[in-house]
This record gives sequence, structure tokens and C-alpha cells, in this order.
Amino acid sequence: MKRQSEERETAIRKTIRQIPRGKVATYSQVAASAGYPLCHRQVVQVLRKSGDSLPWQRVVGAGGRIALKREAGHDQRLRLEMEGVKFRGSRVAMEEHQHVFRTWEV
DNA sequence: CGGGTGACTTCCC
DNA sequence: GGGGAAGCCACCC
Repeated sequence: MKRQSEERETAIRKTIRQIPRGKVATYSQVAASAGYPLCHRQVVQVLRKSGDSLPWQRVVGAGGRIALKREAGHDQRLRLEMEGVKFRGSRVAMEEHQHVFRTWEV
């Protein structure tokens, strides 16, 4: 069914847009928050397809790792720093910048 | 159905 | 901390 893929894609996009400036979320986190904990890989596909229509720089790998390749990764880092995100070594300081999706409470 | 792809994860050295 | 291997899952031919 194509419908379901589209729904997921939509949910994923929406979730990514919910990440505020200066915050980040991991692929797994985005997938889970979108309602599909097993689809972190689709998150990647959505990001690749969507291009600049999403704040793609706010999605990082587990532990704050930048998953993009060399140049692109550097670019992502610059964009994040520009938003006020701090880094610890080559990773995002997750303790401060990991976005908390609170769809289940409050 | 099967094989290729990927901005993943986790484990291990 | 960096690098490699294996595992997993969904998407797309």
C-alpha cells in the first residue's frame, strides 16, 4: 500500500518540523515520535528527498553524531552552530540540545 | 520475490 | 576517539 508510506512520510516530516531552533533529535527519536519506531531509515529517505524543505540539519545520529558525509556533515555542523547548538568534540552536546517530544503527556 | 541502497545502530578492537 | 563488521528495517526498483 502506498497510502501508508505516505502517511509515514507525512508524520515524519511533521515531526521534523516540530524540532525547534537550537534543538536536535536523532533519527530513531524522530521515527518513534512520528509513531513508527522502526522506521528510522525511512527518516533518512524522507530527508534526502525533501531537500531544503525541512530543517534537516536538526536530525542527527545516535549520541549526537553527525551522520552526513564529510562536506555535507561540516555544513550541517555550521548550520547548527549558527542556531546556537554547541558541540562536544565532533558530536552535538545532546544533554543540552536534544529535543524532547512530549506528545504523550502534559 | 529478490537484490540494492542508506544522513542508522550497536558492538568490538 | 576513530574505524570496521554485522544486524535491522523500510523503500524502491
